[in-house]
Amino acid sequence: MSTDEPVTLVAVARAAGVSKTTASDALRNSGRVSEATRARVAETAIRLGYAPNPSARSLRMATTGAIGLHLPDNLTRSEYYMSFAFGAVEQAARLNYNVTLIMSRQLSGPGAFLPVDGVILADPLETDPVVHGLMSSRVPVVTCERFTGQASPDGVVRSEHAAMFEELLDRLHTVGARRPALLASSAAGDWGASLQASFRQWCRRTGAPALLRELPFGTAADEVPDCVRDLLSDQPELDALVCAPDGAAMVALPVLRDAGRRIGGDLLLASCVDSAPLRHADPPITAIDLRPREAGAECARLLFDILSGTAPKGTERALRIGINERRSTRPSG
Amino acid sequence: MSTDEPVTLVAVARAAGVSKTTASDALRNSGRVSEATRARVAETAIRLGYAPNPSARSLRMATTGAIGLHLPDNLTRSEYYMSFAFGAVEQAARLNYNVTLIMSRQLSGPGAFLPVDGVILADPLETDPVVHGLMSSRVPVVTCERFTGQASPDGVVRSEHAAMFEELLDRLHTVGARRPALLASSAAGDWGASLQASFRQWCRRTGAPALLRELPFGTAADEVPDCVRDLLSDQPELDALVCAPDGAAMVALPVLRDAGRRIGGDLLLASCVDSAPLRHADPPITAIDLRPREAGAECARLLFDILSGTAPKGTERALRIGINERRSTRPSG
DNA sequence: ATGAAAGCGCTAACAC
DNA sequence: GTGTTAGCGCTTTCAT
Repeated sequence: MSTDEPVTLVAVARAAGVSKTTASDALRNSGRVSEATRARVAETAIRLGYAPNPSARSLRMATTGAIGLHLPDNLTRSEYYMSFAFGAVEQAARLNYNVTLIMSRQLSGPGAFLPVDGVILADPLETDPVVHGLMSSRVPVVTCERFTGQASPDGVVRSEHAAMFEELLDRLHTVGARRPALLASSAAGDWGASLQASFRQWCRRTGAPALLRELPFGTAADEVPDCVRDLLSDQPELDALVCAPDGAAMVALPVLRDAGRRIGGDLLLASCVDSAPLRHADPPITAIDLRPREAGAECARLLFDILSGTAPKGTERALRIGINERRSTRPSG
Repeated sequence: MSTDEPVTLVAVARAAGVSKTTASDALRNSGRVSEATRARVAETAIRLGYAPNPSARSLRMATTGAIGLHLPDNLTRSEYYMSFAFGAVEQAARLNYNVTLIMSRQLSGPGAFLPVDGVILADPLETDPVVHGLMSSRVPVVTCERFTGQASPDGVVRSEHAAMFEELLDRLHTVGARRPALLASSAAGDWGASLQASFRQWCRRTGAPALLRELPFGTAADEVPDCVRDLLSDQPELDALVCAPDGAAMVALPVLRDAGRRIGGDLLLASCVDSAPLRHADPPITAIDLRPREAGAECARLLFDILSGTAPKGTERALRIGINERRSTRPSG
């Protein structure tokens, strides 16, 4: 209030007439000081407006109480990553950790590497410099999906994308789809790559033509309409469309309809990423449920286990995902 | 790789045959050392796998490169707060800050107060202990919406909720609503309180009965159906329903329909918080657009301005919000 | 162009 | 029960 000089522990100690050790112990209820002095110190601390310096504490105790989370750039608008992040945040809070979202591009200068006890990397791209920086930052790293680059993380949470994707294709096949197309996501990450591979393999197995169009990771929405129109004119016999990038299916929907196709009728539509709009679309659109919230939570849990020594480094955990089947893939006539 | 003892700056300095000062300067390109030694030190650092200790750096430089963000507990699933958070994160990244989500309940112990240069409090509730802790943590505080408690933050970003809400009511009135009801949110925060007050005032002005039901902040969904049914049986002449809590309108929709009401026909429906499902609902539901992304971004900007001395403490900034009018309030018959 | 020393604010040994 | 001392790993004077 009065002066601007920061109130440190020594200031409190002096004012209370004790040593800084005693002050420290008193404020942390270490059970070392007498009740009388404890109260006196506590009162003084409040009076002076003392607040502990977290950096000093972290430096001394070699722990920060926070874990870092890095998401792919340009994807901070996607429902998937938001849910993922909050799943991690919620679980971390339960384990008494806070979460720092590491999004700053600047790798040097203040804020380059921050005080965290470990980091979670969601869908780490080899091409992301921040990923490289964090991988070599000497704190434990957990990734969601495998890192396709050189270094290997201390823990991995991965989902059975390929299996679930093939299951989706099988279901489409069962209800009649013979010429399905994939609007693919970039193969730069584990997820995008494995979907593309699965698709080609499935097409080979079933003898279907591998109708595939790749969109860049993130920022896909703008290019979807042209891509879909292009696909339709190239392949008029198309009878199913599976969209990988988050949000692409919602963009494709009106385009397909404008082209005279009936969704759930002569054209089946599905998405590889579920989201709220898909549930409420007309017709509701079938999607793979990636359970982002659980994925984030599981990453936090695994990182915690590694930090606490419960899980050995190199642990890999599987996350169960599913399919939310909706009307867009249930031909009604 | 080889040993587990942490690689510190002195270790690098020793290995490179220089003093720690020189090592430090070399690694930060301070332009003090000769190119030859700079290269040698850099090479040594990489070879040893050196990573700077962020806590030590923060302690010394009295800055952390991160800002804190606290959201109301139990609301980490809401689209509004997720968008808010990511709006803040994105803007902070632009200003070269990272964001720490402070959600851990534990106020003492490790992770109690973390290394942040300032904090953003979204819709701070007087009843939230974390809010109190942060308010007295000696770092600058920016709130989104006014804090109804004692302490006053260093900056405030607020929206014209009352005005926009009354505008919404006026529009409903224009298209014929004479007996609108409000499914209110708790009055514990600034937002909930101001909506309730506005509603009563508007009712007084227009001579409408103040049909109001209050739901607790967060966790509202479970109680909405009963509340709506109760309202309908109490007030059969109800001709419009405005839902304040995020998500309540989507829950109310089927309940109203089951009760035989036609949305957009004999009953108008609107929400005080927009979200993706509302846009895609049948019929699409009118909602106040709180622009959460911009709110978060503006908070980050204001906090940055306060930290850098550009904005004086006590600054208050307004955020423009709007109304997304949809079919649920456009009577078509 | 480089080193030596001081010290950021705190907690943990080790006295008494 | 309390005080003294020694660092945590770094950046920054101030010398040379």
